[in-house]
Amino acid sequence: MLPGMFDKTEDRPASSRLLLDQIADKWSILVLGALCTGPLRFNALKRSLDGVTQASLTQTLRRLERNGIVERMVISTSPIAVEYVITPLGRSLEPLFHSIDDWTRTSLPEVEAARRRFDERRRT
Amino acid sequence: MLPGMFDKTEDRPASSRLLLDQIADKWSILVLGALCTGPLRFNALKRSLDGVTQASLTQTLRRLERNGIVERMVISTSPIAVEYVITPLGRSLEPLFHSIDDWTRTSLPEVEAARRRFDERRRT
DNA sequence: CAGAATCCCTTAGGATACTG
DNA sequence: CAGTATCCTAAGGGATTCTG
Repeated sequence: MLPGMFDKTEDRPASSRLLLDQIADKWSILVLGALCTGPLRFNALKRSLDGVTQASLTQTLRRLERNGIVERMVISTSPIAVEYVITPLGRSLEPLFHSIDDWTRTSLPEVEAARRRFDERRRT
Repeated sequence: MLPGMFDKTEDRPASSRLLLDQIADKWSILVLGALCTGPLRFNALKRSLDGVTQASLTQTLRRLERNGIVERMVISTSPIAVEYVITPLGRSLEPLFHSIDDWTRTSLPEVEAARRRFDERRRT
């Protein structure tokens, strides 16, 4: 595990950035998306993400758990099972993510056009 | 400048992440927030941000410009002046950012409570 | 099964110095 | 004023190996 991951003395970023600092890492959104349809166990989650390493997934889940976005439920069978469930707080992010997704979809062509213009100006 | 910054062969991330990969860096949202009230020149922008280095600000502005979120207007005086203006595409992000900000403000207490619980469980 | 520990490489971004 | 050019460090995250 990364040292200092659970430091309690973290500096408070500007409030607009608080969410993003914690949620906008490489996998969080995809994890949330996967859990929105129902609880999943660790390896099921890992398979549904495709590309994530178990170290990164663990790290992502710990952060989401710490922030109250997902809940980790240990089922004491043998071998052990762990289910991850989205919390109400996590669910409250759904509309936000949908808005982001909508914006992305509708604006993508315009963004790509802008990129082409920019790159063209640079090339000459 | 960072090598590969303007690569045209960038891989396309999952669409939900496209926006975030480009906008959720350390300074973009704050830059957008500052420019929403009106155009600003480079150093004015730098002062209004407080803490950003000029290298990071330049990098942030170039990316926003490339994605069509801000426009860079050179005013050929002496010494040279440069104004940064938000584009209509950039403005279309405003409601999104407000939503993020709202979520952050209303959910912050709950997030912090979750963090305390998590850290407490860990400590023992 | 669900991780923890370790190694390693890449990148973001701060500090600093210089320029048209 | 508005950058560019370097150097440098810290953190993210992939790959791999080990364990209760």
